[in-house]
Amino acid sequence: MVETPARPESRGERKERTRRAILDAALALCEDSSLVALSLRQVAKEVGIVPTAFYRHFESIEALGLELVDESFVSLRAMLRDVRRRDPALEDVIDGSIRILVEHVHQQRAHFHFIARERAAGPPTVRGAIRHEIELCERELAADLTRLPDIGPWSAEDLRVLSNLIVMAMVATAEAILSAPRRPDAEKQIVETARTQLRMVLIGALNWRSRS
Amino acid sequence: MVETPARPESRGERKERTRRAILDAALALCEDSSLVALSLRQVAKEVGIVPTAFYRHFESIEALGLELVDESFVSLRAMLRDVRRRDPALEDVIDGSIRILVEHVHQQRAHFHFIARERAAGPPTVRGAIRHEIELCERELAADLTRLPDIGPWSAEDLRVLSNLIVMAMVATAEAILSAPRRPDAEKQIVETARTQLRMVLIGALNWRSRS
DNA sequence: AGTTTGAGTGAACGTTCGTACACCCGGGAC
DNA sequence: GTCCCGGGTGTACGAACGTTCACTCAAACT
Repeated sequence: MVETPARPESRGERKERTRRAILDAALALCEDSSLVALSLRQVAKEVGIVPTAFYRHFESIEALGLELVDESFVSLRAMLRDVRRRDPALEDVIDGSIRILVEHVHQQRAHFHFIARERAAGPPTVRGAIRHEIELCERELAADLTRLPDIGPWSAEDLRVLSNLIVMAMVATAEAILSAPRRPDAEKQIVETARTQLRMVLIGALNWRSRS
Repeated sequence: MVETPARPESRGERKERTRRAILDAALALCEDSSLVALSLRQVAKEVGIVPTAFYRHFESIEALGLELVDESFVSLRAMLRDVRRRDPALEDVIDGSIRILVEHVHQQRAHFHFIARERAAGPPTVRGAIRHEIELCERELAADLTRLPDIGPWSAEDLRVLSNLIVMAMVATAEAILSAPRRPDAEKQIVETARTQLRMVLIGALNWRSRS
């Protein structure tokens, strides 16, 4: 039972509200352990329902995890849309992209943390789902890179390798922000590092390509 | 009780043997979950001792985890020593380093897997220990890079950033190998990707530096 | 108005968990 | 030869676990 609302509430609304409460509770509870160490009863207690009521919404903790993956990547995709919408090369692409990344990491801290954790430690199906989503991100990035004049004519394989490297660096940067002390100067350094690294990578890619 | 040996065995030897058995069992048991989901009783059962006997060797699962971190990095450090021993630029540094990395990942599969997992999902103290060890690796790499003629005069900060990028790429490569299908061609592609990426990074670093 | 449906309840089950405690018994020091 | 230290044992506990089942009762359908 999820607190009585002020006024009327349809059956479906009620259900959706409980479902959300379960997802939020799970996200919060596994913040410092992992899905694989999260119990159905903890979640139920946190939400304020009896354990068996959990099954009305999810088949298992693992199924709940897959839902959280979807949810996390919805917001991540929103971020990528933001990045892509920017006029390329109007202002510095690198600085802008990193700024948006950092912004979204703060806004969706729990989701990013969830992904970073379960990517390595979640149940196999969850790990697989996350890996798949990240591959999609790499493909999208590769497609975007084609639009940059100096990179357009590259081979598909080269684009894949470069995208993989960049996404990897962005994942690592997000992880660094998440696990750094929450002081602005610490974050500032991480951002500065990421910026330099992205520059190195891009310049390297260009020079490497033009001589091979 | 860990199987009766053929002949005499000192008290200390016996204890060490049980301790090893516990460490190995824990490493094997958390292979597809995480330390935070590993129970003392599972470990005890696997080893073949009664649950309470566990406390004769470790204060808690978390303490056992810290021990596993140390152990993992001992072998990792051995690997780095291998890499460093190679005559620089005798054969291609990149190819040789990656080859050694791959070799060690296979030899110490369980340890690498453990690190990759607990780095993101372990108990806070374990995460901290792993982060610290990885930082040490970055510093060692930075020191090594100083010996390369074209990089020697770089600033400490630039070296840090470059080392961070390279170590990050190596961690990601190791993770990719661990979670890839165990077919030689799949691994071959990962290795090829890593090699190209390292080249891009190094060339980028050199060019970026020489123009700033 | 009468009936169906389904989210949430509550008690109960068989396990497994971490930990406490008293105990055993053989190697090693005296 | 005696004593003690300590790795390993066995039992026992209260708590938490996933899952079952029969239930309520109000919204929604007919």
